[in-house]
Amino acid sequence: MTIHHQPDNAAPNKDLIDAVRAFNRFYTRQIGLLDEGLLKSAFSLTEARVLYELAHRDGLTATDLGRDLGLDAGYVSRLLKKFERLHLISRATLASDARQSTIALTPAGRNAFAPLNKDSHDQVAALLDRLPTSEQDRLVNSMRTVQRLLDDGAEPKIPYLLRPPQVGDIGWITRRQGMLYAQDYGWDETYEALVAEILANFVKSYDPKWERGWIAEREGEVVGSVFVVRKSDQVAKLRLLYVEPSARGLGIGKRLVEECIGFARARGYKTLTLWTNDILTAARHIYQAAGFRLTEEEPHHSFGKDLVGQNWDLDL
Amino acid sequence: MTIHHQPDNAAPNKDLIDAVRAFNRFYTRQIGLLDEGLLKSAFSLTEARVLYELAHRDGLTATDLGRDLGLDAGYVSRLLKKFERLHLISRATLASDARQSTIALTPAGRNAFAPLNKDSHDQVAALLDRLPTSEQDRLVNSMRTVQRLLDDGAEPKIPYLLRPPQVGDIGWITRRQGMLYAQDYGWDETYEALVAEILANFVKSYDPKWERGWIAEREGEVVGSVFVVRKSDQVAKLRLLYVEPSARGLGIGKRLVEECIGFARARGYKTLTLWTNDILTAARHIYQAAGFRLTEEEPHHSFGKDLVGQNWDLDL
DNA sequence: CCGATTTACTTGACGCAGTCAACTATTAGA
DNA sequence: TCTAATAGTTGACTGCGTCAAGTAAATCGG
Repeated sequence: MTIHHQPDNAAPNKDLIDAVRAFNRFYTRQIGLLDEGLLKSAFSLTEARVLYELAHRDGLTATDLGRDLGLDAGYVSRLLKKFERLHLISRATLASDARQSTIALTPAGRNAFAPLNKDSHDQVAALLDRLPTSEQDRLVNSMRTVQRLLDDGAEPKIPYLLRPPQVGDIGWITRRQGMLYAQDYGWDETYEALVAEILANFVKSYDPKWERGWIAEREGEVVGSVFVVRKSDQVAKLRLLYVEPSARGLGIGKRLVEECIGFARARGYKTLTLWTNDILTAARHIYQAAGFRLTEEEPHHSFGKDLVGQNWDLDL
Repeated sequence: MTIHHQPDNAAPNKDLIDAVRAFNRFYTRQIGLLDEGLLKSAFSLTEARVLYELAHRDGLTATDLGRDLGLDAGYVSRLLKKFERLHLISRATLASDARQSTIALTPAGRNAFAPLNKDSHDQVAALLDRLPTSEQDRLVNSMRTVQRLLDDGAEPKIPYLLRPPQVGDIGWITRRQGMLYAQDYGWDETYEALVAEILANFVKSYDPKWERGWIAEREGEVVGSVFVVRKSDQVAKLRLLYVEPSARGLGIGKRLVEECIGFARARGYKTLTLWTNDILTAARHIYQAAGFRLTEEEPHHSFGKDLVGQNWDLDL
């Protein structure tokens, strides 16, 4: 994540800290349980971890191993020496640096690792097997979330991808927009209801030739969306653009608007129009940058607030 | 969780297993990092874990500690002897069993534990502090989910609670109902849209005297809901009853229907009616048990399927 | 290009976390 | 009442992992 150090972090709440500590204690025990299973093998847990890394990554040096697994350099050295004595690994001194060598499992090493790997696999399979599949998905999603949030270095390879809407999306978008604008601007539940209504109508009267929606997904989670609906032969309307706060700064908003413009052009619309509110400055900048022009402004009272609505048009 | 061993679990997917294993490797490292911080103190990680348990729970015996922390009995014995030598703990032989004794921290023990506890607290606080508050919440929620799913023994103290709808709920309910019926019965996205429309209208024309919604929450997550809307002076309509698969068997569906009936009676309605489909047998059983009678049945084609709609009435 | 510093890895020495098995004292069960 | 199980203790031991000193190679600063 690059989106850290935002201004909204006061001293973390004590309940949250206690919850994290409780989880750490819990997972310490959990890992201890899983390790007991491996205890039967000829290798220690740490040895197994080293073998795992060697089996799954190429070109590792001793220092890499020590750093990534959090091990003492001397200890790594000894482990590798033991593996070498057992002919489980081979080392090749780097051409570029005679101090370092890359370590690779030999076929014998792979053979030694295979049963370890299988045991670990089976153990996790047994763990998952206790849960119904829907809960398995939730478990793994939650794990991924934890990992991504804690692991600063884990930038996703694909920053985001766009896909068409599918079942579950319109509810999710309704919820997120409702919550975001409630949180940021104090809008009441009628805004969420408006989003629900717009999306319900989009689905009900969906005309694939003239209308379209895009969902931005990051790490399997919906982080943004936008819709284009037909107002007339000549005019298309862009609706419900939003990007999750956690995914801002990646250019997703700009990209979504570009998709809309491209689609509207390709379908032969003459104008792309949209309605927004003046307080949504981030969105306005995107619209301006894309070439939209403000055509109309009028105050209105909606969502429990006094607002200024704006219409923006883009000639295609 | 008691809801395990449901018929829907085939052999777990390999991707899921790999994701769990990746998480285990990641968290092994994470815990290792956190432990390094404690390394400065006079106590080992395991000693610190024992002190933590002693500080937070009363009446523990040596066996309790060994079991809960996954430690060897001999090792626990030695640890306790060391603590006793340092006057950190006191033991009191149980009146009921002269073999056992309960272990308690002495004031000196609490003093020794305090800095450890503070270090751990501060370390976690620093970890959380890197994240904006919204992400902190997500992290903790995900951790709680992981813990609850993996920890069989962790039945929530409060099985569920009911509360009024709030911002974000209608989107969530839309999503979950859409996804559930898509998964279980193959209904298409128009069902999700229908839910969105119903809920949008509920909010827009909400009349608190005559209408109401209930959200069932379990461990902070929405696991069910129901709504009562006014059809006429005499007739109220129950809508959108659903309970998450993971929360079935707790009587939530029955309870939600009872709330509706109680509300409708209190408001002086003469009839509570509802529309459902014959394939939704679980719901039908709840309606029947609550005294509803089937008044009408007719086939219809909706949500991409041939269905049989049913009207049920309850005289209040 | 040279000396100083850093980096990659090795090695000896060692402590103590954690295991295993044998043993005592007490309780529970048949 | 005798046997089996449980709670806890202790001796003996293994080996995981740490620490510090050392070597060889690479890099840096002038």
